[in-house]
Amino acid sequence: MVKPSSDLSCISCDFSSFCSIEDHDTVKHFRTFKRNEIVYRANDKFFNLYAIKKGVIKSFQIDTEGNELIRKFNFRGEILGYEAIHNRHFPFSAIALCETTVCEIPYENFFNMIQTRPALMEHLLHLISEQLTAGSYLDMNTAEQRLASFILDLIARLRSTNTSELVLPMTRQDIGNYLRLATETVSRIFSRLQKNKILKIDHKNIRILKHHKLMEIADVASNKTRNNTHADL
Amino acid sequence: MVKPSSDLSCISCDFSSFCSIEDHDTVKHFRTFKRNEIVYRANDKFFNLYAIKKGVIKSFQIDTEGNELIRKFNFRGEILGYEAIHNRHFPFSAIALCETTVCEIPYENFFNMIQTRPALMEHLLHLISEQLTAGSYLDMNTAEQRLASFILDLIARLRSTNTSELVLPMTRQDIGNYLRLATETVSRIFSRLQKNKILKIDHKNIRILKHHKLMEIADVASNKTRNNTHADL
DNA sequence: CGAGGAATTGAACTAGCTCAATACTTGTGG
DNA sequence: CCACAAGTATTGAGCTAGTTCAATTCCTCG
Repeated sequence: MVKPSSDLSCISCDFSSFCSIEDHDTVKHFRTFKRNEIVYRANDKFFNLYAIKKGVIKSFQIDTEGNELIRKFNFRGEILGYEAIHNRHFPFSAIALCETTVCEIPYENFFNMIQTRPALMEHLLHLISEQLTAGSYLDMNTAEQRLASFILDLIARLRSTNTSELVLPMTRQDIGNYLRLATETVSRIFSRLQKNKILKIDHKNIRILKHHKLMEIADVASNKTRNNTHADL
Repeated sequence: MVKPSSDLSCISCDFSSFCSIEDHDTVKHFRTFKRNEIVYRANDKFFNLYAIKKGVIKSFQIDTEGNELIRKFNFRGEILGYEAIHNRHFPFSAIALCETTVCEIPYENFFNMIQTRPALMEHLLHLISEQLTAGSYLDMNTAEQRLASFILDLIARLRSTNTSELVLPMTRQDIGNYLRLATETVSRIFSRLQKNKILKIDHKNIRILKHHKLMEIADVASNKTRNNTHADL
């Protein structure tokens, strides 16, 4: 078992309930990655799940012409690798965006451990089930909506005490790639949100001046007329 | 246990391995829905998983202004409800697109049943894990790519012996909504694909004339230049 | 058989993209 | 510790894929 340290990350980790199992310390150890260091590559054989103790990890694929296609960003307390369970190979590559420490959890041991513990098995199912509806912004109509939703999601997931300020861990290029927008569009939208006094932007530092406005953009703006046949439901 | 009938659907059902458990017949029964009949509504309490024996089910949400937002289509042999496991409520509504028969599987019983059977528990995990990377086309750049990928995915998932012909179970409007394209765009792309002798279209009936061309559009066309920093991976 | 939904096609419009130029930031080696 | 190179960000101008609006035809099903 990992003893709670001065680093509080374990407390809010998705896997904290697994850590409290007494005999679990044998199947886990830490690894630290430097900025831009590869955690695993797409098609690598899947042996471990990774819990992020500290840092940020970007998951991506490379298409047939060598273009990067970012699939997700993951933060402290989140787990990587669920999508590799079914065929024992990682579908994505994963790279650290800053100095990042992970908890390496051998899946075989892990699965054996929780097999005899229905409550934990259920917890795992819940965590994976949750991922099925987790944030994709590609269904939002406008660039502004996507970016607003993205910022709000970041704020929520960074698990920081300060919910009105954040430091972007990724580049504009990465954001654009992830949201399927040109880098220039991301930059322009940021400028616009700043001009409209909704955000205060200083390079990677973002302060949310009007939280409600941001939510309005993310939510209400998604209400452009779409084919609606069952509005009565 | 459901005895194999003249209807072959159980054989290729994702849950067939669960059906072979001897005492399982007590926890399952069939329901048939007419066209446009609701299977369940978003926010309904989650009690059952649904295996589609026959037919097609559309899952969708209604946004704050009453617009429909289609999340997925499911076909014979596929399971609905995984995304409701974590909070015991369906995040989407589900509606039959044609006469549809489902196998209603009480989740509580089901979970109890497989708890003592590690192999089945693992199978369930694999099925859900698989869903994490299952087809969204919104990451594709052009309308043509999305539609081509969509058609190819349909062909694969309809589990028909004939892989060059299909009958669309949904309207152009539904396709457009799902792919985030205007209905008119869907129509225009279909026309173009027909003009280019890649598809033969007769209303809902589609014949694939040049399978390789369609795959080229879906795959290769996704290779528009994107921000690529790690092309070497 | 008639009506309302579904599909097609055209014309004009626009959000976001591409191309291009410039400025700023960061990390590295002398 | 500074300078320089490479990466990162911003902004403008013009372009284009896809949308919106509109008109017409074609189905389907009660």
